[in-house]
Amino acid sequence: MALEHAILVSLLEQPGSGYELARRFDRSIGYFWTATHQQIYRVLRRMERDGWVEVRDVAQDGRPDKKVYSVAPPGRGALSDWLAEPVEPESVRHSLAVKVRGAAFGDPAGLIAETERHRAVHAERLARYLAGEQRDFPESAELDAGAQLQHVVLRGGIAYERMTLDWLDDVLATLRRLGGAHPDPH
Amino acid sequence: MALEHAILVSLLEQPGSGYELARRFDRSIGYFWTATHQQIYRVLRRMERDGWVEVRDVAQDGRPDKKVYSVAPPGRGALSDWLAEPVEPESVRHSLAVKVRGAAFGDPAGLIAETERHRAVHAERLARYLAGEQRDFPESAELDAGAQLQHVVLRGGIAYERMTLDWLDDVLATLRRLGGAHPDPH
DNA sequence: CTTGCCTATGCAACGAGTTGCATAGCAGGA
DNA sequence: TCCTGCTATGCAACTCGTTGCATAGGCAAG
Repeated sequence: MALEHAILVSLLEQPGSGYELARRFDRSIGYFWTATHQQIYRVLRRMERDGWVEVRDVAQDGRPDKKVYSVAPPGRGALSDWLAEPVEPESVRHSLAVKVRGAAFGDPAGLIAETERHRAVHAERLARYLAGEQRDFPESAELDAGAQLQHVVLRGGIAYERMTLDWLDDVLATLRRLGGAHPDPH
Repeated sequence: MALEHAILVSLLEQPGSGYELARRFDRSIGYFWTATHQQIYRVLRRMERDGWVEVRDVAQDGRPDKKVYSVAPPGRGALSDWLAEPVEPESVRHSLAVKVRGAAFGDPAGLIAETERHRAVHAERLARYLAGEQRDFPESAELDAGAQLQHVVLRGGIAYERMTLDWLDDVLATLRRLGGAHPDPH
């Protein structure tokens, strides 16, 4: 399970509330881990119970109060332990690929719009990552170790989105080539 | 949920037992969807209960009997329905990336061996996919629609592994650049 | 002949992740 | 004024996915 460790990393980079963490998971952290606010709140409570994090109630004006979490020493130890353990290389789950292969038994042309929709989402993500890269990692800057590590992870997100866009173009070309010809119509 | 649909696609391409499906999910289907035999058996029973698939008991000699599943018309209908529905673009979950970013608060050099291990796994997968491509999709062949769709999905798996290898090299270079310098030692 | 591996299916328990809903104050636009 | 949307946290119920274990016959190596 990496969610609790992703939260530890994020809180070490910058303490914050569950809500703020949820937004980070929608943005900067989203290119290597995702989570909903429900998961985050639940895991934060468990981590607090286990002494991994500490809470501080913060009153705000014009907004609801929030609970700001920061990492306690046992949490830091748990992260170090986990860093030293091996983890399984991830396996892919791509339901669009299931659909593409399933299109052999349905309507290939009908998948074109869906594929284009996915392409638009990935193009938007790529644009967002590239903008973030320009903003946070200007070419001339001297980066400390933390920033260099953040940057190499972001480069991974960028590479993933570029690769995905190229593949979706390949899928679109294939579907269009097959368009009109309905194979295996039963 | 795409597991049941992935099973439908696989059974339409070729009927088989739960055990055989599990092996396909370890091999050809593994580059776009994964599942353990537990999940597969459970989902197969549900699909049978719902009339999506039909079972036939097959006695074998020298081996345990098996139950061979094939897709029934309602299953085919369910697949068509699902193909017409939009699905959410997948989100990534890459725990190695969590570790890389976490290395800022631990030992970057200690991650090198782990990263190399991941690299070896992905290199092996790429080699396997490329061998499968040469075997199943020779350049000169005329491919029918189903084979073309299988091929484009395989190209996606190949592109993913190549991209991942490149990124892991990038990560290794970054970790080695930081090697020795322990940032933020608390 | 025993140990380990492969085929083949399955139960039980647990942990991870999703979905729908609830609350509650404030801000801004129609 | 009402409706929508944002901040902020949370409960309850459910499904998905993993892990450990069990059974059971056959095969091959040591």
